[in-house]
Amino acid sequence: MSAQVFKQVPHKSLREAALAAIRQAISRGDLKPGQRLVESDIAEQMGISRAPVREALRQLETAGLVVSEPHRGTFVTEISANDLCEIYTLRAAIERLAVRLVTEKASAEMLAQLQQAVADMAQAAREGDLSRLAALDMSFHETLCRASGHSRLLAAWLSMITQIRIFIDLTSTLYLPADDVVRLHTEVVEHIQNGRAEEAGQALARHILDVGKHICQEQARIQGTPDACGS
Amino acid sequence: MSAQVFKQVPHKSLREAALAAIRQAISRGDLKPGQRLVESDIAEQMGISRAPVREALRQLETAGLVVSEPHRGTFVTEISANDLCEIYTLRAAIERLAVRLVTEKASAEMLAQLQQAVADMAQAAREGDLSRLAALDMSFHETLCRASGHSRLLAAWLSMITQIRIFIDLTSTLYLPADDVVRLHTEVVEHIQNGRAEEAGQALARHILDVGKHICQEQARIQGTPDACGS
DNA sequence: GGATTGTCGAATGTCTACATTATACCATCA
DNA sequence: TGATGGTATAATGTAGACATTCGACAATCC
Repeated sequence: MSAQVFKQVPHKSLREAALAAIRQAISRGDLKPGQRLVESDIAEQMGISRAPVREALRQLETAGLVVSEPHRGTFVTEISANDLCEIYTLRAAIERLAVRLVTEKASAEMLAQLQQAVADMAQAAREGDLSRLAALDMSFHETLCRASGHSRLLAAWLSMITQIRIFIDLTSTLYLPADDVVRLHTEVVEHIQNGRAEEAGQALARHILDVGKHICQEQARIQGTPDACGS
Repeated sequence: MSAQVFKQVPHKSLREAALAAIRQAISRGDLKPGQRLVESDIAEQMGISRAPVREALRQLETAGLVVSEPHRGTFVTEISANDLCEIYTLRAAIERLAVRLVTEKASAEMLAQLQQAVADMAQAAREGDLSRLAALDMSFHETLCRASGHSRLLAAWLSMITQIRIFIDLTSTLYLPADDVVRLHTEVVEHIQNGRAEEAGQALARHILDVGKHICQEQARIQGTPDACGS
């Protein structure tokens, strides 16, 4: 067998194309929560038949991005404050595992990557570039989950982030003072560096739950529902 | 409005029926890992057309029970020792969250339910009924996840258990001595009772990871692959 | 007038037919 | 003999048509 020279040509079926397109539309906010998705409309707009659109919708349904009621239609999932609370507690638990796994392996290059991420965050904080800071924050957590080498963990994390993003533009809003954000992440990296898996996990989980609580409260305020996030 | 006389007629679409049927067939082992699923065969056997079968397969794909390659077909997911390891670490993290949530709420009736479960396990152990013990074990963990009141947590847990069950009959095999099983669960319930969330979580997680390690090793032995579960 | 019933339109659920693609097998040729 | 290329076949991917169901509005009856 010769050396690998050619990339695999992307094999995009119409179903995958529809899946990606609808997903993007939801993420971008073109389709708002609660909005009805009419199969024939989507199919017509994309210039394809309903079959691949339906299959894409079934996948989105399993992923939790849309809900579908028999003979009534499919709707973009609506997320309550309670849902956000659930997502954040689960996310915290998952990232806690991620940071534990990373600490146990802790390759030099991975550590360098995380340190670089924190350094970038510090710089963004100094420059007062809050939206960049928020983006770097998100990127830090994704890096961590990828570094865990745990494919299901990463998949679960991405799924939850996607759901959160339906409602909240995580890359443009901070829920804590910039300095705190930098400090908390620095702390986590130091714990990783020192091999303190448990402490790293607790620090990270606390940080995530903290942000989650802020977001839940705000969401509850917007929706006028009582804050379901509890303590 | 008159009094309720008629039950709601179950509204099962063919897609849902196909979904349940295929899922069951996989769980029961009628369809073995790696086996190819031919849409037209399934459709013909069920006396329906391919469309609902395809949609059911897409849902199973998102749920991770089958994998599908373009123009080649869909196959029952094969689970490696590494996959099992991933599932068990994730499961441990999730149940750790579950037990924490349960400890924080700790309603009296929930506690009684868990204590009853442990008592049943103790009895089964005394009687040497190992398969009943294994079933009760599984039931204990499910009760815990349901009691957490966290719908996404429960969904994730059920998804993982389903995947594990494809390969391993969890209700008929024990991976630890019967006495140890009882002791470990007793310990967890005591911690819950005393409001020690962190200790309960650690005890439970250790227990799960322990079992997971055993299962991974056995699986690796069967498949002849090196044990990917690490330490 | 209020409630029940009938009817219509629109969207989903399902089916059938056709197009596309992958694989196995066979023929061909150096 | 082994590699290359063509062909047949079977299964998936897609399209379009038909059937079923839901919701709304109009018609009807008390």
